[in-house]
Amino acid sequence: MRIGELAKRAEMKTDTVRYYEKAGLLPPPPRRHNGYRDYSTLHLERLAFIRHCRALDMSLADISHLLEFVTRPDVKCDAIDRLIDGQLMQVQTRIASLRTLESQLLVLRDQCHDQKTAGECGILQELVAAAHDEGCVCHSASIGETDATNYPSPPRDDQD
Amino acid sequence: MRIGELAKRAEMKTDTVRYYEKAGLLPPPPRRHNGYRDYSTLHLERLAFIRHCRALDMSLADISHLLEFVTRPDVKCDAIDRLIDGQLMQVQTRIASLRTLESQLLVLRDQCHDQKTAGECGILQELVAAAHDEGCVCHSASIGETDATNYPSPPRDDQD
DNA sequence: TTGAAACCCTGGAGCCACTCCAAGGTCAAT
DNA sequence: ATTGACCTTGGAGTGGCTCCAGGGTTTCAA
Repeated sequence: MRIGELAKRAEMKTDTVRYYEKAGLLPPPPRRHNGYRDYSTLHLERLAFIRHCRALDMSLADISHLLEFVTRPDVKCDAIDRLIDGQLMQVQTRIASLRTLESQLLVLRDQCHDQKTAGECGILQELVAAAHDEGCVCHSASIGETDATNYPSPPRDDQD
Repeated sequence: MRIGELAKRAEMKTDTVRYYEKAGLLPPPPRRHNGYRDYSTLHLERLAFIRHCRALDMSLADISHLLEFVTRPDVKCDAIDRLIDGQLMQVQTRIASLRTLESQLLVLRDQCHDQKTAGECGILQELVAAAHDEGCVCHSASIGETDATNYPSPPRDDQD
């Protein structure tokens, strides 16, 4: 099948398919006489796998490791374990820091009591004041230090 | 003060300070005879504000809006409200999707029962199988569709 | 037969919020 | 005179795509 059909069946954009090929996650398919890529269902399977892992918020590097395991079933299993465990820890750390963040924002939102202008706005006053506070979010270690990875966003689903 | 001292007191890198200037968040300071930037405490205050908002995971665009409000205290306050509310909703949506993700990963981790090789690894089998499943994470709308923004990571705190 | 629409190709730029580097200038202390 | 710590600029890199320009190909209908 051509790239358009493959992309549609894998529910992603053709650009993304080509990107995965360039990134080394999808093996380059044979070409037709006109230069068009010609995919098989094996490619579709691989793409489905990648998509599933991306939905689990794994990085392309991690997925690449997993794909190696898929093609070489004789290696030890514990690397896979560790990969998933690491992923889980990342997610849990991120949830914890987002919860701190949420409570900060809730406090902030309650500062505004129907004032009319920015000069009277409690949110803004709070933000300006808090920036000096040694005990505030940006000085405490509750955010940032515990989650210093470049955390990937989940894939979008709006490719129709 | 020079950029090094400013950066140290604002707890960020000199690169970041220059980046904020180029991005229009920090007004360009006067220069000394040798071309060095010469900052005042006003710049430090502004940087503290930016840093605090970044710790609340706001985008530079949002912070830019807030900074406009700070300098023009006569505008209406509800835009600030909406900004914080939007931020809060983003965070809550993200928490929800990460929770789904966490449970998926927990299921996945329990698939591995001390097998030795990747070929027998339950995690991998589950991943391969789940990729075909219409009801799995990557096909359901629970992740991705509800959080289709390019969500920024919180700033790192490892600049010492 | 002509033409339009729907595909395909490549390479390159853009997004965000930095981070790092190279190549050079400046300044104080030794 | 030289070392080392600072400063300057511009440009490239990160991840994971997404979009675009400028071209070629195929398929369908009028």
